[in-house]
Amino acid sequence: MNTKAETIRNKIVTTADDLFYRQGFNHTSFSDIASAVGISRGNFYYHFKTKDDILAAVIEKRKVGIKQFLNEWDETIPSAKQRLNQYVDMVVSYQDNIVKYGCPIGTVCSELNKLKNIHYNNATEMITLFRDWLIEQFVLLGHGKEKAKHYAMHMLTCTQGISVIGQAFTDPAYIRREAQSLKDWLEKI
Amino acid sequence: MNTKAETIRNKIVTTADDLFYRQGFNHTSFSDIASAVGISRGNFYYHFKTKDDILAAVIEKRKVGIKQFLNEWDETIPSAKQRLNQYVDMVVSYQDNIVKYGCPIGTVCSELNKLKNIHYNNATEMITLFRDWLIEQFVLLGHGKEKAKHYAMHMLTCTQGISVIGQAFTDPAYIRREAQSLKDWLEKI
DNA sequence: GTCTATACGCAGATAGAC
DNA sequence: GTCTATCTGCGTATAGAC
Repeated sequence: MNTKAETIRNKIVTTADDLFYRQGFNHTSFSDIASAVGISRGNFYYHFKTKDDILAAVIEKRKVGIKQFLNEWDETIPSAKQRLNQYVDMVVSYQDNIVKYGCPIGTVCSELNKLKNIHYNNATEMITLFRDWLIEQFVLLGHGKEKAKHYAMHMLTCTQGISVIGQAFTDPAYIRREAQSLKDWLEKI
Repeated sequence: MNTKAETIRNKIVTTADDLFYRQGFNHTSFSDIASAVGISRGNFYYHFKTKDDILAAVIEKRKVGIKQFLNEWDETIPSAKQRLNQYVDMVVSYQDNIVKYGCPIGTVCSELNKLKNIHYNNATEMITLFRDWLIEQFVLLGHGKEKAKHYAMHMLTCTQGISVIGQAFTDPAYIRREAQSLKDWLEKI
């Protein structure tokens, strides 16, 4: 039972996820989501009581997705160094969206912070997932915990910076170049 | 004549500048600005016709400010290398605001992009001012135009990344550490 | 120039019919 | 479960008195 409701619910979350990314959370209205999903605004409230509830579901969905592909990388990519390169490649393969809408994680964190939204800390945990995974990889490469943490933070710094500047200048070539620099840095440490 | 109106106008722009930074553009209402300035909403429209007009004035003010202190650096700091270090130091000295609200330029560009605001390109020109100045410094250091441009873009990447991650983790120590890394990088190239 | 009053639309949210 | 109708508040913007 509840399969149809679950389906609609999922559709709402997926649509909201997309719209929050492209238009921002605050700028996306219930009507936007409802019409994109193809249901009435009234029906909407059967599935979610408030806009913040949808946001929580979207963040949760993204977290699950992040955990999934990080696990998949752990299982399918043999070495830590290759996995770190895969992290950088992810940015490159996402370049078309980045130049248009920035980083889906960085931009939402920045927005929720300014809105003083209750789910801000929840959102930053998306970054924490990446940070902890990156630290793990550097530890596997033989670095001490402190150094691994600093390296991980540097990786986050560069990928977020790439997203902001790549978007501001709408420049995929820049993204590829800067990503390559980061890979070069990875080789040297 | 018009001095009083000019004063009020400036006060509005200064206040809006601050509120747009701390709360975001979309999330800041006319009432917010009016009450912060200490005038009625009605009076407001004597000075600015639309919210976008205030935004344009805020961006213009910021641009003027950026040009001013870049010029000042050019005139008071003897070497290009020292000026590049000053650019990094600026981020460090701004750390308290960054951990709370992010980069005043990066966050507004990101937001205006998602809002499809007409002044988005105008806002990105704030970054262009820094980019062109940075390129100049690297050229003065003896690098070719292409290389200077890539170095400049890398500086932008790091400072923007520092802002996003510094804000997300509310971590001034991280900002100082990563800024030092960037200075180390400057020494090596 | 600055105010109060007010128009207008849209957003979030609810009630109740089907 | 899904709909239409509706409430309420807020935000932008205007009109007009002082």
